[in-house]
Amino acid sequence: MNYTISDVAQRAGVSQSTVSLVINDRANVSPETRRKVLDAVDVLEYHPRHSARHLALAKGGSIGFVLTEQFFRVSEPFYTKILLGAEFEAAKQGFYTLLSRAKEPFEYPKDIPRFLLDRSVDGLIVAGRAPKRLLKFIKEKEIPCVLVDFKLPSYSTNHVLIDNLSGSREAMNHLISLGHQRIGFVAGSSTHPSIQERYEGYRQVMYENYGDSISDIDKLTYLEEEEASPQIGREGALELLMLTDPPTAIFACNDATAVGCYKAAKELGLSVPDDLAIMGFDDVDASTHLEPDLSTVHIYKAEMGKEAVRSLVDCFENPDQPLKTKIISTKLMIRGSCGGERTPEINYF
Amino acid sequence: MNYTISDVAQRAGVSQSTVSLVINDRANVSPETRRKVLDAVDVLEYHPRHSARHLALAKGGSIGFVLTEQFFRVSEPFYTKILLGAEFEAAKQGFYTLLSRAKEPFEYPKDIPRFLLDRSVDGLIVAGRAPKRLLKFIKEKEIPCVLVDFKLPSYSTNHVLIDNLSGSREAMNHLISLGHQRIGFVAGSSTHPSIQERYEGYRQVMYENYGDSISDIDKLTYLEEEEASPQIGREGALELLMLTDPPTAIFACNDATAVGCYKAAKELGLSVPDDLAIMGFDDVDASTHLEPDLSTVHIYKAEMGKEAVRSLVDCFENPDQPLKTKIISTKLMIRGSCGGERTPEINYF
DNA sequence: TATATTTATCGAAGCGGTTCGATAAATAGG
DNA sequence: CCTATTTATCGAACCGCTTCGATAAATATA
Repeated sequence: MNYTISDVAQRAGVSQSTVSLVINDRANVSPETRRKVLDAVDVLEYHPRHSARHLALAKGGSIGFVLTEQFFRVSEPFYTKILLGAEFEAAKQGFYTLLSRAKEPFEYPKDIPRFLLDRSVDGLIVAGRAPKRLLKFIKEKEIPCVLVDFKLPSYSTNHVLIDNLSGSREAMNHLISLGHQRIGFVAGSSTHPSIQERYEGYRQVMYENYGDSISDIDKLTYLEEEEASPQIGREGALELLMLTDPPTAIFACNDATAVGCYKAAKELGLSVPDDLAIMGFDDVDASTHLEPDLSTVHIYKAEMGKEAVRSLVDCFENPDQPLKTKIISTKLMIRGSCGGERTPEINYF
Repeated sequence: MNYTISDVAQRAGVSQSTVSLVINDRANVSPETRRKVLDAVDVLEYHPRHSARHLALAKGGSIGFVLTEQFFRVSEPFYTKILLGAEFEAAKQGFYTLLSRAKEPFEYPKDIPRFLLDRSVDGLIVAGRAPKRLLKFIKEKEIPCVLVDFKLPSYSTNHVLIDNLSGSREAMNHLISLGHQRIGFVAGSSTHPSIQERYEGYRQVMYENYGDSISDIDKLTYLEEEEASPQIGREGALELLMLTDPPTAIFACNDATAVGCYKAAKELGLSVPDDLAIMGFDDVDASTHLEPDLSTVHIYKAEMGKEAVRSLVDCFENPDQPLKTKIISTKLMIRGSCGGERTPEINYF
């Protein structure tokens, strides 16, 4: 039932080494021998044991995926999509994906993912956020690593990032093309680089269009360090909408926050998009559930996961490669929560 | 940097075997020797290589998690929560979690998850649905397995299931306690056992309360084989609401379907919950984003994942154990989409 | 044709653990 | 005090695979 390489060798009438050569597709095996071996493999339904191979090769075809505990617990279809994209590409390239949580707060060395300690993974993907101490450990051990949707100013490694700035600018320009002048910005997770870039895009476009004429741009901004969420969105939107000169549009830092803006609008009896236009960011599934459905900036989440794996595999195959940062573009999705012609839905994985 | 057991042995001045005995916490090691070894382990930051152990033990502390491709692509916060729960418990028990997709349609033997072929996992969890041919393979190979939220009449194995019937009945009884008489049922995925049980609960309660007086119960039912989704929900709700004697409440087979019911209500100018009460099932995050927020039946998704792992580990430790089916109860969450006193939110992982 | 290369195959060592049986030392039994 | 047991430790085999160096056979070179 459970054959090994020597069973195959025996049945094919050759040595183990030869079988190994054949199944690894190495040179210098006669066609005839190759056929015999392949036949035996077929008949016995032989599959090399992963761990044996791992042990012999001192590396093993597995990739670790680390997500902070926070993102595990909280509603995070966002990072799970990245995970699924990564799994997809990893499988395609013959790698396993091992999942792990990074505790927060992170205690060193207790909370180091076990698969790093026992060398079960050849490299890892860290998504969304990462404890500094963990990153330091990874660097010390020289473990190939890709950070997805996260970076630290002083930490050089491989990255897969969102083109937040362009996405944000595009969304803002759209709002402006619709005639909005007073556009609010509501954000949580204000220390996250992605959020900061989205904010930067907001500011740029505001200044480019209104320069000094909107002197109180800060009044139109609600920035919270706390995790971006519907609660934050609601609070922020309420605050902005109660201004004497309230915004006619709100750009939320992400869809979760935008959900809260809907709630605020509802509470104040404002209709979306007539009284208030709302723009999100992320394009998570929930956005099409809203009424009206949310205009937002689509992020190719699965693609980011795939790119992360590709970067990693690149590192494996070519160890002294330069570090790489890949920036994945976004796509503006115009739906019902602000005016303009609807963007056709995209049906990406 | 990367020490092995013999490094530890050397430093502690003992043999490899002794080190092995110590780190595996076996009997007959003198306290003094144990201390010496443990010290060396500490100093060298030694961690046994996973693959070596795997190879020697012929089993390796990994659990496979299989999700059908469908659930990977489609918005499925539902099964991902189960996955995360499983990962959590697996990590706690010292197991790795390997992720894999089951292709649909499933081609045998091409689409067998690789980790089953190369014996990388000790057992697996299959969630939501599974190709029959894959299940057959699992049985043939006698691989410990737990099915989560899925079962087949003719297939005996371990299960972790939702108490759909009770959940459904409770939801229905709640609607009835609010005075609803004509309650519609809208469902997709009608062949899925969970959906069938929810439907069964619906019918039971309807009959118990109205017996013959509602002779056209089938007219109040919209059942679709296609994947339960907002689209299906919208279509179903529209159909029921256009009846000459339309329902005053709709029980949707899950939250995704309920989302579509909201859309239908909106299109017909009906207000929720005044003109139409809506009840969902699953309690995915989206349900609190809806306006008004959705009354639904909470499923302890992460807990299901955890239970699945516990079942599996049980199988490992005690191979000739009887098969087990665990039924996880649900909890009715009364929110804004139908009347009644709101249930306090639960904040489970 | 004799020698140098190349090609095909094999044996054995090694990857890093676990474990069985052997051995030596310590303890118990009579 | 001597033998029988128990306890602590070790050496070596083994898990299933890869790979290096050796060897034999086939081919090329002179």
